[in-house]
This record gives sequence, C-alpha cells and structure tokens, in this order.
Amino acid sequence: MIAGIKDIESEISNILNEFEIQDSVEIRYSNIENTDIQCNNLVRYSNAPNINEIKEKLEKSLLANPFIENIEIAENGFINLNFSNEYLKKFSKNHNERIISPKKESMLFDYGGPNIGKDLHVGHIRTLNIGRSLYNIFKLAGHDVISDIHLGDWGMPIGLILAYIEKESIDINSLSYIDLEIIYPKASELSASSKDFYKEAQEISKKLNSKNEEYLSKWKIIYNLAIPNIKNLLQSLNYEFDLWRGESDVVEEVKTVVADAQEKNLVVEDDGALVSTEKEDPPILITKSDGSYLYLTTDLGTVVHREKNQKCDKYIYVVDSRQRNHFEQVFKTVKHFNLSSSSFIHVGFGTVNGPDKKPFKTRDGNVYKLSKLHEDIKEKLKKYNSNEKVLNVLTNTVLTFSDLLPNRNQNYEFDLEKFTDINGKTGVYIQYAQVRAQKLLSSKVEIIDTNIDNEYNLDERKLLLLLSKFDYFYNQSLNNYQPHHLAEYLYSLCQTFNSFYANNKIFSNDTPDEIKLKRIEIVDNFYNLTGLIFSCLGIKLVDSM
RNA sequence: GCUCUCGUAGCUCAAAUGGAUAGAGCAACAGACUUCUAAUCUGUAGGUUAUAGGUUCGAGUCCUAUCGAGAGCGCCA
Repeated sequence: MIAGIKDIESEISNILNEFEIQDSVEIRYSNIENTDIQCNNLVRYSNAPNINEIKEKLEKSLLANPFIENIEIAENGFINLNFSNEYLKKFSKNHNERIISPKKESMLFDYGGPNIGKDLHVGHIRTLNIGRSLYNIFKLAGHDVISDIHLGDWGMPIGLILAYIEKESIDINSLSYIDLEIIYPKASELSASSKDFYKEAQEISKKLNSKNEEYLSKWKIIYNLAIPNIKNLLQSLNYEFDLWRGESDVVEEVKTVVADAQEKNLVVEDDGALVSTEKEDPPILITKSDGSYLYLTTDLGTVVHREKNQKCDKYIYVVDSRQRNHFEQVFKTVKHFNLSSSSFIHVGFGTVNGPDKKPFKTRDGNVYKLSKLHEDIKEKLKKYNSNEKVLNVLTNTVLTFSDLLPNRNQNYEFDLEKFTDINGKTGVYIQYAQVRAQKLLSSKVEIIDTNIDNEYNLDERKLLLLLSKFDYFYNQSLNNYQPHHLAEYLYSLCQTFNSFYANNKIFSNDTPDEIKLKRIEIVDNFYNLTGLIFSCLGIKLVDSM
C-alpha cells in the first residue's frame, strides 16, 4: 500500500530467503521518530545464530537502493529505513496516476433515500456524504460507478398520506409542498392511535399496488409536488445522482419476485403470511398476512430491477447501521431466491447526535431539517466571508467535512459552534489552507535561476513525506469503505502545510531563486493533492476567504 | 430474554486489522504579528486504552468473563 516500495520489499525477501527465512515481507510506515518506514519480519528471528550476517547483508544491499538513504537494524530485529530525496520528490506528486485499479468493476451506490412527505433532515447527511464520497473514491480508481438515490415513494407512507387527505377532505389539487410536510407526521401519529385509520391506509397502499387509477393519479400529484423540492435542496447542497429511481419503479418486480418464489417453493405460508424457507431465527417474512408487501419485498424487487436495467458487479447500500439485520436478510434472500450472483455490501453508519447525545428523531414530526441546518451553519460562517457563492461552498464544506471526519461506525455529536470555527479540525481550516496555497501559486514572480535545489529542510521534508503517503490513506478509505481516513489525512496535510507556510517564506528578498522554485513546486504538489482529496470527499474549493 | 455495535486524555475523535514510546483537535497554561492574510504558528500539561484473566517475542486491536452505553429483535420503511 506504500507507493513505490515493492522492489525494496522483494529485495528484503530475497535476502531472507538466502538464509532460509520464508516470510511475506511487508514494509509499513513507522511511528518512530526519525524513521520513515520499517520492516518487522526479522523480529521473530532476532535470536537466529546467523543474525549478524543477515543484518550485514541487508544493510549493504538496501543502502544501494536509490529510494533509501538510511538504514538501521535494531537489536530486536526492526529494520528502520529513511527515504531518499529522490523518493520524496518522485512520490509527492502525480498521485492519481498510481491509484488506478488493475481490476475494473461496475458498482452501484444506493444512498440518500429521501422519503416523500418527509423533509430531508440532519439524519440524512451521513448517507449523503458517505455515499457521495465512496462514489467519488471508487470512480477515481477507474471503476464504473453509478449512483441511485432510491426514493421512498411507495408503500405505507403514501397510503398514510392519501388516507389522511381523504379523511380530512383535503383538496389534493390545491396542496402545496409545505402542506405535505405537515400531513405526513400527523398521519403517522394518527395511525399509531387509530387502528381504523391504519387499516384504511393499508387498503389504499394495497390498491396502489394493484394500480387503482384513482389513487395512482393522486399519488402522481404528490410525487410531482415532492420531487422537485428534494431535487432543489440536494442540488443546492451539491449532491447529484445518476438515477432517481424509487420504490414505485419496482412494483412489477416485487410481484414477480413473490410469484417466482412461490412457484419454486422457496416460501411457505405461515398465518397467512409468506416466509422464506431458509432456516433463520426469526424467519424471514416475505409478505404480510394480508398479502401486501414489506420493506424487504420492495428491496428484493429493486434487486431484480437493477439486475435487469443496470447490472453491476457490486451493489453498495449506504444505510444506517440499525438496518443491519434487514440487509442481512435481504442479501441472504437474494442468494436463496437466486436473484443475483453479484456481491452485496451494506455500508452502515451511526447516528448524528445533538448536544443531548441523542439522535435527531425522524418520526415525531419535530425534526431538525437539513435546510435549517444549512442556514444555521451559514449564519455562523458569515464572519469569514460575505460573498454568497463562497459562503455556500464553505457551508457545504462544513456539512460534509465534519460528517466524514469520524469513523462511520460510531455515533458522533454534531457541534455547530465547534465545526464552524477556523481553529481546529474543521472544514473552514482546510479551506483556508488551500486558499493560502492558491494565493502563492497565483503570485507572479520573476525567477531567473532555473536550478532547483534538491536539499530539503525539516518543514519541507515533513510535508513531502506526508504528501507521499496519499496512496496508503486512499486505500484505507477504499478497502474499508471509510472516507474518514482521507478526511483525517487531509487535515494533517493542511496542518503540515500551514506550519511550512509560517516558517518558510517563499517570496521574501532573502530567499534565493532556486529555493523559491523548490518551494513553489512543493506548494503546487500540496495544492494538487488537496484538490484531489477534496474531490474524493465531495467538497468544492473556494478561491478566496 | 436473545443478537449486534461500542467503551481510548476533562470534552470531541484517530490509531496500518497483532508491532517499538497510543496520536490529533477543542478547552487550560506559556510564547510568536512593521506578515507570501496571526483567520496562522510554536511550546507545556493532560493516559493502568471500562475492569479481571488468557493467547505470544509483542495486545487499544484476538479469546473468555464482568460492568456500562447505544441499537435491533416477522406483518413500518
């Protein structure tokens, strides 16, 4: 995973082989001060009788490598190495050329998942940010990626809305989007207290499934009311999708999935409901006792629909961890019903918590809307810039960077005050650092001497070394579906750059031309890589602050 | 009750899937501005990685138990 060290690894491996030590040699970055990389394979053999001979041979051979400038083998067998300037110069740039995957795959990213009638709220930012980031990361590696927002535009929620409209005799044609937002929570609440109302909603939902024209046209009205609003909001937040499919697109597939399973005896009846024949505890429920469909059924239909329309090698679902069991059931059933031979991955994540350490509620109607959060962040950022365009990018940066920084497996606390500060691990800080770099690169200077100085001071070397580590963090994010590795790395890059910036003046009169050239190249490398990581995370650059 | 996820500095979070002395950011304290924007930078202090065992050259990471937190447990999505 470390760029450009394969030769060094095989060199060590060869030498160890000569002494009849057969290990798969691995070099890793070192935490030890003044050591760049280390190899631990020799540790287990530190008591071997010919250890001194091995050490001698290793030292001699490794020092001849142009990428290595210093070698030290500790008493206990750790092989500590330092990179040469040649290595640092070469691997601190052109990163995007090195991360192309040798095996190209097609992948569908299912994320976002907004529901009709329910406004996007704070709880949606993780699926949006993580989904978009993974999409960008895999795209950068050369994979064929496609994103699908997977709208919640069918089933019981729609039944509830339509039942409520009917019950309250609301004129559906004069309905506005704002009315819709009010209706859903009320309908949801009513369904919990009134069994009759719940049954009515269920009936409507069933009729929709059998293409009842009256309800279908009402559904369409609601759909057309909701979708443009969702699109506008997401666009302003810089989220884009290749596909805007929803549950309503797979109604036919859901029916055929169930029918086929029945025909192949993959389901059995239980209290009127259909249950998968797979031995599971609890059993996997395919249809309700009244014959209507469930969340799981819809997801199975979606798989069939995708297999038919945009078959992929991998399907990646970015949905919160509470639905882990659900996806286990979906994926098992996909295999059991033989719906697809592709691989299915659930990328889960924890909740976004408020200051009270509790997640923002989604169904009590009293939610923190995403649009409101955007406004609140923007308000805080006004002290940094008054330009509306810059302010919007900055706001989206905070909304994304703060969210991608923690490991997705854990819950985290959203602290508005903290996240909008320029001091600290924040979106504002990283934007400020790259703006500084931009400014330096745009400065027009007369440089006469064209020699580049190839010796590096401590600040320069530290930055170059960190720049060369991109491949590692990129692969961590890619292999584990965890963007936070890149987010953390980006911050440390910016921090190291700011330190370099403060201690190494480029355009001062007592800086010789060859040093100016060298430093401008370093700044250029920093700026290019920063831009690359920004795009991986789904963040746009501001050009001033 | 069963099953997952997790417990790291006062607070918010990292840590290569087993490597040497566990790192950042806030907050606290002490410094650096006639500056390529100090909107920044540099120090100091802060830890028995929930607890107790185990596995081995080596454990925050793996195994067992206990305590504590959050989540999920057929007819919502």
